[in-house]
Amino acid sequence: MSLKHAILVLLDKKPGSGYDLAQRFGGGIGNFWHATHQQVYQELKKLSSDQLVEFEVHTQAERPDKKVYRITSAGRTVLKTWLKQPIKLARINSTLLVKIYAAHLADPVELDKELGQHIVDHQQKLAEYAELERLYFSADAATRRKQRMPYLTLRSGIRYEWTWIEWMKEVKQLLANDALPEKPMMELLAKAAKAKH
Amino acid sequence: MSLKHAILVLLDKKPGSGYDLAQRFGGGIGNFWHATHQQVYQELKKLSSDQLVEFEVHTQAERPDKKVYRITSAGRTVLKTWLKQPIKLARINSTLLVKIYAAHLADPVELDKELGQHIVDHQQKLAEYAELERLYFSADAATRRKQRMPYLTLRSGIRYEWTWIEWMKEVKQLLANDALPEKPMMELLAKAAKAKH
DNA sequence: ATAGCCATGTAACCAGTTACATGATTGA
DNA sequence: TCAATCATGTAACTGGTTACATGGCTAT
Repeated sequence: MSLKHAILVLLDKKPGSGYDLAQRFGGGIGNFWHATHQQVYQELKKLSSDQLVEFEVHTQAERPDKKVYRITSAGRTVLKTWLKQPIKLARINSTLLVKIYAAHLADPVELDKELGQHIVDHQQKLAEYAELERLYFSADAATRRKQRMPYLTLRSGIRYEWTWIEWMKEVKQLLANDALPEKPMMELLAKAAKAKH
Repeated sequence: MSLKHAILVLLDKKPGSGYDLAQRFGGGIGNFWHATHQQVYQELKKLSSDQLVEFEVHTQAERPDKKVYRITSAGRTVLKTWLKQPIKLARINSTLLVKIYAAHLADPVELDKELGQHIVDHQQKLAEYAELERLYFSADAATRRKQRMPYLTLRSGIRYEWTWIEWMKEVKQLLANDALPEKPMMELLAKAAKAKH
C-alpha cells in the first residue's frame, strides 16, 4: 500500500485539509497516484490515530471549518523508512490490452472507433503535460531546480503517453489494413536509439 | 472489473481448469492482467453460479481430479457485450513515481541503487519479451496471422519496458550528476519522430 | 530427503469504488 | 435558479492480497 505514503509525502511538502489533499490527488501527483476524497478522509483518520499526522481545527467564517493536517516527526520517520525499502515490480492491469487480446471476437468497426477515442483521450492528456512542461521551462533556474523531481515525473508521463499513442495508432492502422507488422519492435527501437548518436 | 472478462476470454480461447487458468495468468496474458490462483477459483465459482461458464470433472489417475471449465453461450454473449463498451482511461498508481516525487527526503546513494535494480529488472523483462518476439517472427505466416492480436499486445509490452528503462536511466544519470534536463521532452520526442521519415 | 508440480480450496484482512448525506457561499 | 466550490463524512459493496491448508506424484 502506498496511499498512506503518498499522503505523508504531500503533507510533508505542505500541510493541508482532507479536501485540500483530495484536490492535489486530482492533479499533479494524481497523474501517477490516484485517490478519491473518501479514501483520503479514511486514511487521514487512520494516520491520525497512529499519530503519523496531527491536525488543528481552523474555524472559518463564510466557509466550513476545516481540519488542517500536518505530518508529525513519527510520520516523517515512517516516510523515510518506506523510501529506503525496495519496491516490487509493478503489475499492470490493462483493460485495453485484454480487449485487443480478444479482438477476434469484436466488431472491427467498433474496435476501430474505440481505439480512435482512446487516441484522442491520450493526446489530450499529452497536451496537458506539454503545457505543464512549457510552464516548467519558462520558470527561472532556481525554481526549475526546486521543482526538478516533480518535473522528472512529468517527463515520465510524457514518455508514457507518447509511447501509448504510438502503439495505439500502429494497432489502429494495422487492423484497418488487415495487415501484420513487418519488422520486430526491438529492431525498430534499436535503430531509433542508434539514430540519436 | 475485468478479471471476470479476462477469464471468459481465456476460456473462450481454450477450456481449462482453475489451475490451468492460474498458470496462464502467470505468463502471456499475465503481462497485462494479473491474477492469483485464489482469485481465479473464487471468480470461477461466481461465473459458474451465473452460468457464464460450466465445468466437467475429469477424474485422473496419478494426478488430482480437476474441473475443466468452458465458456457457455451466455458467457460468450456477456463477453461480446463487454467488448462493445468503451473503457475509461486507466488510472496509474506507480509507487516508483511517488518515490521520485519525494526523492528530496531520500538518501541519494540508496535511491541510485534502487533505480539501478529497477533498470535491471525491467531489462530482464524486456529480454523475455524480445525472445518471445523472436519466436513469433520465426513462425510461418499462417501462425503469425493467427497470433497477431497477442503479438500486438507484446509489442505494447516491448514499447512500455523500453520507454520505462530509458526514463529510469535518464533519471539515474541526472541524479548522479546533480543535473537538470536540458531540453523539453516534447521537443526530443518530436525530433526523434521526424528522424523516422 | 527435498523441492517442485499438479490441483483445489477457505478465511481474514486490506484497499478501492460507488452511493448516499449535509449544507453554506459564490458566480453565471 | 442552478451549478460549482468548499468541507466533511458514513455505509455497502467489490476486488485483491496474504496466510493457511491438504496431499499425492515426480525428478534430482
